[in-house]
Amino acid sequence: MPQTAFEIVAECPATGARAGLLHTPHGVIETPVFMPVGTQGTVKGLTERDLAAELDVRILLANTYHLYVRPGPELIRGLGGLHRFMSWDRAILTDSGGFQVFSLSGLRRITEEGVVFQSHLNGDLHTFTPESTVDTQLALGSDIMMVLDECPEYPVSREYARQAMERTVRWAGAAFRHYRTRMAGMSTRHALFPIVQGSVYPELRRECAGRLLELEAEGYAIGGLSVGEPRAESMAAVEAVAPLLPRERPRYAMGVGMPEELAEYVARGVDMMDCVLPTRNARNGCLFTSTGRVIIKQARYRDDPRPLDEGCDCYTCTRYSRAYLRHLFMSREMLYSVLATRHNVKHYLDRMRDIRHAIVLGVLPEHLRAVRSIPAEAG
RNA sequence: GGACGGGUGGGUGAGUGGUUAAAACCAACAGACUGUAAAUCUGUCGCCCCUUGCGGGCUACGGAGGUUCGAAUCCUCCCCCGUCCA
Repeated sequence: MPQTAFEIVAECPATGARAGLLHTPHGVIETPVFMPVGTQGTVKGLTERDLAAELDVRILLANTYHLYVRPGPELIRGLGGLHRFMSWDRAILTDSGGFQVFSLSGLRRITEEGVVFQSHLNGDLHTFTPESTVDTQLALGSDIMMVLDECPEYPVSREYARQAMERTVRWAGAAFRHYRTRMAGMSTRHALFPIVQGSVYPELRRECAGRLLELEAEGYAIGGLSVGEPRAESMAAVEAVAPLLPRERPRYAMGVGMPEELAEYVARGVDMMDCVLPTRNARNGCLFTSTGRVIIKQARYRDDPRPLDEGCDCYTCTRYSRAYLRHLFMSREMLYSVLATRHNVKHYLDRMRDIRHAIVLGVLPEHLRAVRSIPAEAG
């Protein structure tokens, strides 16, 4: 069995959702899984102890572009790799920089060979190719690497979406050729996932998936989601693609989603997700609870003695009131971000654990109905 | 007692005759955030009106008068505050 292997534990007969185990060189991950985002080698506001000992996070993300421009992959390699650098001995998935093609669209130029980024820090030019991006991620010591892709904006014409999709397929092929060569001389294992693109055009999505299957990758990602398209379009894109991807390989929906959407993606065959919402929104005052959203700065919470989420046993909810959290937020105290992030990440992890549990018990359809009945705003 | 300086919307503080309901910042209130250029960004922020549009009415720059077509802006008196001199 390769070191990064996927094992299906249970399947929902009604939806095809799966509960599985993803084996990596840095531990086993129960799927479906939500992966907190640690772009710069840190999940903002959380320590390794918070993540591992308290939240039991098994895998988190880091970002190739951001770590490349600062502090640089060779520095990290010289310090023993990203795991040691950030004191994280569990799994790490690194995004390739493909998302920065979208988010830093004003600072990059796409060519057939790759992407030239103008550093958002100091303006220096950096060329990312499918091959160099694999090398950078190997320098970091990533467990699951992503191919360089082109994440197009929304809306985008069918013609451009096709160009971007075909370029992404070509880049994936180049990345995999380079990857196989590099792997041949290495003892440690690192997986490489290609990324399905095609914007909101199902036929492009399907074609892309079909062509990427030839790579026989250890897992497949669906990218280009949550770039401004209506939620129904994101779901449709996943519905178009997931059934075409190998059942025995994990499927990763990149950059999603809202808490209530997690179960929807899982029900469409997704095994892995990541999103900045729990961490970013926490810092910006938007907290997710089992009874809906709490926007903590609202005046209604000024003297609210209740815990943020009555149904949550996280560090924050077992110790602090909404009134205190609001006070910290309004005072711009750094403790606010720490407590808020701990809770929001816990909420996402709990949601995923509940979904997995429902799959194992064979009650995912009932679980879906329950999730859909949660109001948007907490009372 | 005298000489200066100053009193502006919840706060700090611009503005020195009209396009000023009054800059900017803060506070307050509300919204956004989806493979993180984010401890960020946006909106509202005197009152009342058809929620109709850069719409209408009223009130407002210490107080009271006055000059002027028009005053937060100019004049007079008064009341406060600060600094300095006696």
